[in-house]
Amino acid sequence: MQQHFLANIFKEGQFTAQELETIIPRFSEVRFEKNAFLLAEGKTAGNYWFVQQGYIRSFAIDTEGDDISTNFYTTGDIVIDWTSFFLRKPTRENIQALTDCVCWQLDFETFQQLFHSIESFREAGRKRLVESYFELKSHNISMISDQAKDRYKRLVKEKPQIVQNVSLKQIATYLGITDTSLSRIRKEIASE
Amino acid sequence: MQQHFLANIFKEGQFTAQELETIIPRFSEVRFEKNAFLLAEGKTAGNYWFVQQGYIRSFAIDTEGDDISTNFYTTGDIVIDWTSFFLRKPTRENIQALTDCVCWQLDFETFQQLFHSIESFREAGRKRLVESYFELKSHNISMISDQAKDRYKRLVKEKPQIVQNVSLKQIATYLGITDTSLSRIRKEIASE
DNA sequence: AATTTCTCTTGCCATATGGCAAGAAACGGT
DNA sequence: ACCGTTTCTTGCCATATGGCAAGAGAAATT
Repeated sequence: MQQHFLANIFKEGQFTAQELETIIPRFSEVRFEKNAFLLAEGKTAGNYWFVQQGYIRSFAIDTEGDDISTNFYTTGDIVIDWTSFFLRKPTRENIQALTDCVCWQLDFETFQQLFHSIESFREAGRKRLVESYFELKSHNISMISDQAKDRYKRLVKEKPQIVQNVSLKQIATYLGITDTSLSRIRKEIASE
Repeated sequence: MQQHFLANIFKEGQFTAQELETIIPRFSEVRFEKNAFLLAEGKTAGNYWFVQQGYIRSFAIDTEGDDISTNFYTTGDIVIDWTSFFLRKPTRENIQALTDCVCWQLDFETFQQLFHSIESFREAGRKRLVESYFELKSHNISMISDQAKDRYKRLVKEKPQIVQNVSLKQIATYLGITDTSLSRIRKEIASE
């Protein structure tokens, strides 16, 4: 159990060995090919995943039909549409593999069972949701108070692997700018 | 119990009468004078509140020292710093009464007790958090894909009471623009 | 009622970022 | 290795929004 990939996610200290043996086997390994959709607009999320390998992007389609990246995920991250998964309603977002991926999947029913029966599992789940909330809020404040160049620099610092593995256009929409502008920003930074 | 203000918040259907009798008395009524701080930057949130009467604003101070409204609250809303309350860490935000307010308060310890002992309480709490997450994400996407004028129109539509009771400057920072620009936007809309 | 303070409006000009289009470069499939 | 597609860069100009400052108006304080 200790060498299972998920043992890095559900760490001892937060869980007893016995709890780990209850929790970990409930996940199943799933592989996604590059460009495969983990979730598509209009569907209700029935699962969530932990990424063992690969890169994933979530995005929404705005009123003009342009897509806007809402998040990027890689090894160790939880991939979940919180709203659709918990409110049991169709999502407005898409989640797509940017590369071939290996993930560990849990379905809603199994989640509920674990959530209501294991206190430490609830605490850990709540913590993850709150951390996502915090990240989203930080991004939001940054969108308001920082210039595009600073937002990009911050992303490079906080998620360097993302910047190296995701296309310029997809990063640009995440930062709320056009690909053209991001290209210019990169050029400026390069010459600093 | 049915005529208690909180009976509108914790509705039957989600809770048994017995659960309501356990939950509701754990809240205590608190009054805040205009301009009082419910939470100040650097403190760790020990409580959260439901607003019975009045207007409240949360805001963060950005790197240049300007304040940015992050949310507004009024009758029926939950006022909580999710991150500080659940992760037990100092907040970067401030929460301040815009008018005299009447609220119902619950502290962290009591919350934990209810959360871990009453399934429906956990479900309701998780639902609130996820709804906040959704609202924040919608605001985020709107910041990226809509023009300032549209963001303002949307706010007017979704929270008309806020627009009527909060100063132009505070609304402007929430929308990510300056008070000058919002003033011009209002003028344009008025002449449409 | 007078005074101070805060909020809102308006003008002038500055700047960050967008839109479009063309070419260059990188990538992917056969 | 080749061709077609996608991604990235760059130029030119347009536009949304910001910065500053002055005045008008509203609200709070004495």
